[in-house]
Amino acid sequence: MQNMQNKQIPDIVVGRLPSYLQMLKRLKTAGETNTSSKELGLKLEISAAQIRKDLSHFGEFGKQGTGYSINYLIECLEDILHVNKVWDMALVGVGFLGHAIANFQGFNHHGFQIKCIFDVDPSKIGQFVAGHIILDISELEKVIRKLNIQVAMITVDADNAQDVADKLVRAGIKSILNYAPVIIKVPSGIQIQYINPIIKLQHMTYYLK
Amino acid sequence: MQNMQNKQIPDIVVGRLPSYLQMLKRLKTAGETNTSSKELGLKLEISAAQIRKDLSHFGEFGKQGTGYSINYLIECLEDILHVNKVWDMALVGVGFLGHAIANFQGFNHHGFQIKCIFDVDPSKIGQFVAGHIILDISELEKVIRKLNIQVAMITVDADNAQDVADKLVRAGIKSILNYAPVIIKVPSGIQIQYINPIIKLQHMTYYLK
DNA sequence: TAGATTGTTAATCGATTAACAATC
DNA sequence: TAGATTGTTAATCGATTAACAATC
Repeated sequence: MQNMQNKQIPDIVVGRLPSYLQMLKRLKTAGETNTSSKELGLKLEISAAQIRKDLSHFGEFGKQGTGYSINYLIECLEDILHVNKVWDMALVGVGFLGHAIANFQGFNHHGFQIKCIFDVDPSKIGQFVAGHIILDISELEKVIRKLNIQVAMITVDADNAQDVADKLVRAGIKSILNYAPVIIKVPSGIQIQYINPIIKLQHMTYYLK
Repeated sequence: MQNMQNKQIPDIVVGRLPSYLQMLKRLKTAGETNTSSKELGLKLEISAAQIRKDLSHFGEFGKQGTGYSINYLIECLEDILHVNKVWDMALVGVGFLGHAIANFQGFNHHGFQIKCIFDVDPSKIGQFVAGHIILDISELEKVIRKLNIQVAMITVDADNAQDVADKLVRAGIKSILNYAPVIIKVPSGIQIQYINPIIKLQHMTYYLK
């Protein structure tokens, strides 16, 4: 019944599915086997109606009276989000942040793994980080094409991020997670998402005195 | 004319202001002195009407015909967001990520600075990271109260994040930026924001094949 | 059966956009 | 003056919620 993506699904709905998946995995780890939109809603601080509405865009995954099988809903959400496989990723920029991300263990069980790492600094190229040799950014296009990688993370500084993004797109990358504090232009059809702690901090200080 | 926060401002509007501020600072660094909602909209990929509407919640900052003085609008937005001062921050958890954040230079000119760092691991306590001595988490409440800190970042693992958040709230923290991949419950009146790269990656892979 | 919870519809709520008078 | 752009209003668009029949 899933994969009925004929009608266009609102992006805001898609954006909530990963949180649902994350919570379901947590419940599973805690030994739960069933849940309901009510329980999920309480834990995620989202209304139960919204969760049911969101899921209903993709099919019928629950049972009246008893709710959802956690295992089954995890499977369905992984199918929908295409994380029922492991996506290889490229990482560009090995400063403190790139180093931390290279060593981050959290990608592994959620559909992602780092496959290659690039930097522009000759003193870093050839060094190892988290078991990966740091490659010269001049090899970026060749390597990414060869490995057929579609997902990349940018951890260079703001001034170089657009340049790196252009290179990545030319290399065939389809999704970019950008940690540099700058808006990046990409051709339509290329996905881009941002990680920007300062923007989140400033959002919060609005409410402080 | 600003600080007319009598009517309730939608949180989604507040959440966009930091991006406006970031872009204005970039334009200023590039030597620009004036801009318009049209130019900002193009650069931020937001409609000009939305930018004008958002700003209009807080006052009148532009001139017909000529647009906005970049310096003046930066000042106004910094006032509105309360980043016309520097907020001291606490950092809890010194893994790879905490280490990267401790060394991050980007906070400095945007209204934030790290003032103290905590960990629970005896082998880390007493060590230095980015010029800060790592303190025992058992001292968290005492130190944060003494320094009168209101903003904190959590970079511990998912299983310990709620615990740390509870401690922070007890210590008087009002805003939390949480890097652990878990939803945290905080009392009303306490701000919380999340940094979660996996959720952003899974959002993007939905659109990949 | 009685209780619980789904998926879905319709109503409500809120956010975005288009348009324009005002004016620099 | 002519051109540009603001701040604001009203219209449009889209998202959330409440309610409920269906059914496990």
